[in-house]
Amino acid sequence: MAEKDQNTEQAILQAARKVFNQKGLDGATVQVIADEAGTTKSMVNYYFRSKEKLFAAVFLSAFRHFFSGIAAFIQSDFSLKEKIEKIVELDTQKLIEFPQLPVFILNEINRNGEIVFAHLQELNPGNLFAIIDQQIDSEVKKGTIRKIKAYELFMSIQGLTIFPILCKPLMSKILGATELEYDNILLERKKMIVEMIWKYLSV
Amino acid sequence: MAEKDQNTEQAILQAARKVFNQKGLDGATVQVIADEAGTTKSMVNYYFRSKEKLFAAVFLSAFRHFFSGIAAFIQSDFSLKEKIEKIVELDTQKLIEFPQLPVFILNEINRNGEIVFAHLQELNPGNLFAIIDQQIDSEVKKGTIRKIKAYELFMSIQGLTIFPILCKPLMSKILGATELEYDNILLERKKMIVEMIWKYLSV
DNA sequence: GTCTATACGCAGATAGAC
DNA sequence: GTCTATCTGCGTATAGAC
Repeated sequence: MAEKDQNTEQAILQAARKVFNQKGLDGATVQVIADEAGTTKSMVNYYFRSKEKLFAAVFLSAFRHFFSGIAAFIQSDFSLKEKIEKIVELDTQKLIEFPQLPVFILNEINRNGEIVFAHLQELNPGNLFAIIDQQIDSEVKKGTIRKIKAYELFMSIQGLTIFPILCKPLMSKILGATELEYDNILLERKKMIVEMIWKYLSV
Repeated sequence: MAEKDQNTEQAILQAARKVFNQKGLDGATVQVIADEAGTTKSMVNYYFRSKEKLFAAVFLSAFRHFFSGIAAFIQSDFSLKEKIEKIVELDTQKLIEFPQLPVFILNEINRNGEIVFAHLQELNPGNLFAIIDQQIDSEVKKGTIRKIKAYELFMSIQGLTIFPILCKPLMSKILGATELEYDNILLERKKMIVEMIWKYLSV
């Protein structure tokens, strides 16, 4: 029954996404994933052979999901300022939808780096930075902005947008903010982030 | 032998710090901690009763270690700009020394939040924000800076300084930078961060 | 206080019936 | 393809000898 296979396999993938996001590679167990998917440990191993293989599948899809949109904007022919705005916009939207994504990704980058590195090349990050560097250069020559390295710009934008999500559990507690209120804070920040970055760049 | 006790207990603590930092609560095992400390699983459980208890001890000390310095500066009578500079300075220094600290802390905040919340009050973060809010207000009245919430300022500073450490394994790979070169990038960023923040605040 | 031995459970993974 | 049963190993934790 090819249809049932699809369903079970997809159910496992979906469950794995959820559990790995919440617990990480080490904290998650095949048992919990199976329960969440409404099936058994055997089935998980039948479809994915091992916990690590399942994890790799989930992680790569999450990684791509987050960065593919950004990569597309970088390669587009928007102006530098438009790209910054679009990236902050897209980031914020994705982060509100999947708040666990950054901890998940950053945790695995730091703890099980090999898995990430092995598949990093497909995004060709060096090339993306080169594109931005070129765009910065041409703006600098026009005298509109100051010189900055693309990776510095990238880390600044991502730091400003992602960090508030990373400390969300803590900050919402401190501020006494509900889920919705905190998401609003994130939405409000968008303007501030773009302005902060752009004001710095402006000569 | 009280002296030997001290040594073994301290050795376990030190080993636990190292292993928990690298592997997190879930990824670490008592066996590995014991090996690292040059003792046995039994001894770890003898001194700390359980892995969770040991973790709580390690985590709290790390958490305090990172934030106590910042808290001190916030409560000092430096000007707002000086405080920003000092905090960026202190952060960067601590991050270079203990690059695993942020992943460790942020990961546990998101995965095992209760442990963090239970002991959060001792830092009295609400009060720290209040101090900054007050200082901002007085500057705003003088017309030197624009209005901003203390927590927004805090998240921006921390995001700009901490994020580059979080993606260090990835970025150093992309940039082809050695440990030392990457640390230099972090040091160079200090000026940029302060300027970015301050330029945004300036009216 | 320190070690060895061991209890006990659950992890991931496989075999084999249906 | 799905399930039950089971293997093997390692996890935390404890008991008891020295």
